[in-house]
Amino acid sequence: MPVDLTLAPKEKRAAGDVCCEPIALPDVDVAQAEQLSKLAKALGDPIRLQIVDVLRSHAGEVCVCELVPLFDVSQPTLSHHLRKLREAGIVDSVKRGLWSYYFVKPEPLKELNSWLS
Amino acid sequence: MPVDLTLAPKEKRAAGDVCCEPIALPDVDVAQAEQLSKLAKALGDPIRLQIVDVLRSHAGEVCVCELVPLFDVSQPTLSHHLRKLREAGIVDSVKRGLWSYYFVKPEPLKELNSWLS
DNA sequence: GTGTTAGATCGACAGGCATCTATGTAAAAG
DNA sequence: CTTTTACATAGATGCCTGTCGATCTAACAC
Repeated sequence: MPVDLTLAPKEKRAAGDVCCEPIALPDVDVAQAEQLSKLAKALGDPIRLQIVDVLRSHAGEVCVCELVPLFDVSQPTLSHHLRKLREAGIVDSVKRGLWSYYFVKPEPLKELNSWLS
Repeated sequence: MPVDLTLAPKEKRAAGDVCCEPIALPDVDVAQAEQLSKLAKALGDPIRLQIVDVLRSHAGEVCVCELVPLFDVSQPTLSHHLRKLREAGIVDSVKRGLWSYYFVKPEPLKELNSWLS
């Protein structure tokens, strides 16, 4: 995480030969890399990735009570995954009555998508 | 990881009211979700994401000796990150003489990219 | 041969994470 | 009021991960 991405000046090699050409500078800065890796990390669990997939394929909001039976983990575990996704900014939720409805926020996934392209 | 994504039949609610419409089926199956989340997990560290970024912005292969000074972690730690990326299939390497050259394999990132789109 | 260099691997340690059960909370039902 | 329901939170546990210094290995230089 504590990264300095300025290219260090190439020093002459002792034997005088070069291992490779000077590399290109990275396109992302450290803050961007941290944001993007935070998104990737949130998707780095198969259950969370499937949650996002389900929420995306459903047009609007999905209630937790519909999500839980899709995965064979306990309700608190699913709640934990939803929190991780919420903390990463990938999903958000609203509460109506007893039910919580989750939905995907499109912007963060778009960020990741455009870095990947 | 042990996930059954077939949609459970909706049971009638005790009070007779419905929290939401039946959700759409996920587009990815479990194996796909595991593969995609494996890729995302490998990108879920800022240093690894920057490594990929550097390798991508450089057209060809990049030698480890060029990578190490870009990040303020030790050489073994960088080697560990490169191994993680290699295990995820995101990068590969060739050895020539004393030097190891790493490069991005485009297909896995394309997989992730097309899921995100 | 010896020495050096690039990089991978090993072993240890601290912190993080996925999972569970148990409990808390807030809203609705009776 | 009490009970039930939906979900979140707390606490515990075992595994995984990022980091380091030390060491190993293979290839070159001499």
